[in-house]
Amino acid sequence: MGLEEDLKQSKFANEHQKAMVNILFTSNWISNRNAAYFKKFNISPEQFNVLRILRGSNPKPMRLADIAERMIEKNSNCTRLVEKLRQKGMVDRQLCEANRRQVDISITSRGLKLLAEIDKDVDHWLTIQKSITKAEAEELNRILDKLRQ
Amino acid sequence: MGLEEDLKQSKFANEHQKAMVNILFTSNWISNRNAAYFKKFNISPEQFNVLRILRGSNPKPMRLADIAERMIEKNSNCTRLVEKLRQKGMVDRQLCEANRRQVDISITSRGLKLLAEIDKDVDHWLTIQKSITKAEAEELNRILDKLRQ
DNA sequence: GTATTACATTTGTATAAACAATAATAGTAT
DNA sequence: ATACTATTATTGTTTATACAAATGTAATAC
Repeated sequence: MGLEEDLKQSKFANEHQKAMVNILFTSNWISNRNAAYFKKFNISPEQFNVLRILRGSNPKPMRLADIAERMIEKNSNCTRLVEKLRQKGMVDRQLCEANRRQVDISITSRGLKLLAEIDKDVDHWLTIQKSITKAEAEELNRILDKLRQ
Repeated sequence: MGLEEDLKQSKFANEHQKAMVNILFTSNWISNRNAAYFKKFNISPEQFNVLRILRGSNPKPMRLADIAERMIEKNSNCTRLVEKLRQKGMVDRQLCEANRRQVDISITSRGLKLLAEIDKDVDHWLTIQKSITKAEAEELNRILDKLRQ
C-alpha cells in the first residue's frame, strides 16, 4: 500500500514533499510496531537501543553524555531513561572517581540476557528484511544520508 | 555526514538494521528542524499538517475521524490538536446537525493566510530539495512504500 | 588562592503522546 | 418500543518529550 492510500491523500505538491511525509510516516509506523513488540519485554524502543549501545561498549562502561550522542532521539532525557533501565536491573551506575562529575553506566548480565533473547527472536527483525532487498536497503541508507547533508 | 558519524557508531549488524535506524534517526532529524521552523508561527509540525489537510478539503469541512486517518501520527489525539488550532483561530468547529455525533471542522481565512505565508517561505522547503534529486526522492518513496507492505 | 569559565549530570516544568474509559448519538434486531 | 451494537467524539491518566534551569565538579585565568 502506497503512502497515498495510507494517508487517504491523492496528491502531494511534489516528490520531495512526499518523501518528507513518507519518512515521517514510515518512522512512526516502525516505532509503533517496535513499541508493541518490546512491550512484552517491558522496555521501550529507545531503552532497547541504549542497551544495544551499552553492549557495544561492554565491558567498558560509558558516560551518560557518550550514550546520549549515540541515541536516536537526541532530545530525550538520558538520565531518566538510564534510571528506568537501572530500576529494571538492566544497567549499573557507578560514580566515576577519576572525574566525579561523570557517571559510568554499564550493562548488567540481566541486560545482556534480555538482548540475547531479543536477538534470537528473528521473526520480528525479519519483517523489514523480507519486504526490501539488501540492495534497496543500501540505496535507502545512501539517500537518507545524502538528505541530511 | 553518514549515519555512523551521526550516531558515533562504527558498525551495524546489517544493511536492513541500519536502514531501520536510519529512517528513525532521519525522521527525528526532520521533525526537530520542522519544529524549530514552525515555532515562529506558533504551531507544531502536526498542527501544520492538519491545516494542510483541511485546506485540501476546503471549503468542504471534515469530520474529526477523517482528519485523524490522514494524520502522520496516528496515535495523536485529534480532538485536542484541533482544539489547539481553534483556540488560535485557525479552524472552525461546527456541530453537525445531520449526525449529532460528529463535528465539522473547517479551516478559517486566518488559517489559510498562515499556510500561504509558510508556502511563500520556500527557503525552508528547499533544504531537502537541494540535498537529493527528484529521481532520488522517487526512489526513496518507492522503497519506503515497499518496506511497509 | 579566588574568580571565572567549562563540563557532566540532574531536576523542574510545560506540553504532547499513548492508551483506556466514558459519554452521546445513531442504527439494527426482535 | 426496547435492548443491543456500532459509531463518533471527549475525557482521564500515565508516561515521555522538549527545553530551561540548577547543581556539583573540574579546569583555567589572573
